[in-house]
Amino acid sequence: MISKACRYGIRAVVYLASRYGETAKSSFAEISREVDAPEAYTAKILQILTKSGIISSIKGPNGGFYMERLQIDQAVINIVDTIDGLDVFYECGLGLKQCSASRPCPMHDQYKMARETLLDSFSRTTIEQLARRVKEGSSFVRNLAIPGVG
Amino acid sequence: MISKACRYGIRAVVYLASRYGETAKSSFAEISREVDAPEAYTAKILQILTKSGIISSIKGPNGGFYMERLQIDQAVINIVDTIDGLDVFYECGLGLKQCSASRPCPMHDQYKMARETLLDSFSRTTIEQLARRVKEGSSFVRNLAIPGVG
DNA sequence: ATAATAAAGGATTAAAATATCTTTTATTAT
DNA sequence: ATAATAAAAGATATTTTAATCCTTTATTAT
Ligand code: FES
Ligand code: FES
Repeated sequence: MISKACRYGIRAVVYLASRYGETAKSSFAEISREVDAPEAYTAKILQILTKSGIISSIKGPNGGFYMERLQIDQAVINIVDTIDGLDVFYECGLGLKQCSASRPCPMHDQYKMARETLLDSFSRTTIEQLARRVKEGSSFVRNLAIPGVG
Repeated sequence: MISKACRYGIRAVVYLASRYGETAKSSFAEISREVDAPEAYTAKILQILTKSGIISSIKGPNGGFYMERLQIDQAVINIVDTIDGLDVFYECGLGLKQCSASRPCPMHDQYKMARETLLDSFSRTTIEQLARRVKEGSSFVRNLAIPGVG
C-alpha cells in the first residue's frame, strides 16, 4: 500500500507533533529511536519532509527538528503525498494502466470504494489528531520494547 | 497494496475463467497478450498458480492452461493468498511490527476498516463473478489498445 | 576566530521485486 | 521411434526500494 519510507515518515511526524510545546528540538537520532526506524534512513526522510515544509529544522547546536502550529494542523495525506505521491489512490487495483468507470477492471467498484475510504481518512485526519492520541497514551508510534533487546 | 505479480495473476486467472467452456486451452503467450502482462513473467506466475491448484495445465501439443468448474467458483482471495500471502490484510498501516487493538498505532481504527473492507470484498467475490463481468463486456482485464502500438 | 554540534547533501551498498533467458520434462501427432 | 509442442524448472539480469556511509554546510557556544 504505502511505502516503508512513508510509514516511517508518518510515525516520525506524529512523534514530532506529540512533542509540540517542548522547548528542546529533536535530533534524527532521537526520532528514529522513538519510532523504531533505521537512523540514517529516517534522516533522509526527515530531510525530504523538511524540504517540503511538512516539518521544520535548524542546524547546529540546540538545533534539530520541530513543528509549527500550522504544520501540526495539516492533514496526514500531505505526508503521504510528499513521500509516495497520491497515485496509489487513483490507480487500478488490478494494475490496468487507467482506472476509469468507462473501462473498469472487474474489481473496480469494490476496489475504488476501499481506496477512497482510505484516502478520505488520510485527508480528513490531521497530524494533531494522531499526536493527541499518542500523547494521551491511547495509541503508539513505536513497537513494544522486547525485554533484553534494544 | 498488492504486488504487480499478483495483479497480473488475477487478470490472468479472470481471463482464463472467462474462457471456460471453450475447448482450446490457453498458452501463456496468449494469456499474457490478452491481459497486457510481460510474457515470461506471466509464465512464472501461471506456474505458481498451477502448482497451488488455482488453475490447471497440461504440457505438450494441444496443451495449455485451463480451469475446472470448481476452480472458477473459488474466491479471488485465494489468488492473492497464493502469490502475495495474506499478511497485508493483517499488518499495521503505519508499519508497527504488530497490529493490535491493545497497542494500536494512531491510524489503527481507520486503517483496519479499509483493510477489512478490501479483504472482505476479495473473500466474498468469486473468480466466476469477475469472469462474468468480463464476458458480458461490462469490465476488462486488458488495457485499451493504443492505436499504432502492440 | 575556533571547536563542537546537528542537519543537508551526495555517493554507495544491500535487498527485494520485477523481468528475461535457457534448459528440461511431459505430451502428442506423425 | 521421432519430431514438434507447450509448460516446468532453473539461472540470470534489471529495476526499484530500502538502507548505510561519508562529506559539506549552517549554527552556536566558547
Ligand atoms: S479500473 Fe481497476 S480499480 Fe478502477
Ligand atoms: S496498529 Fe496500526 S493499523 Fe493496527
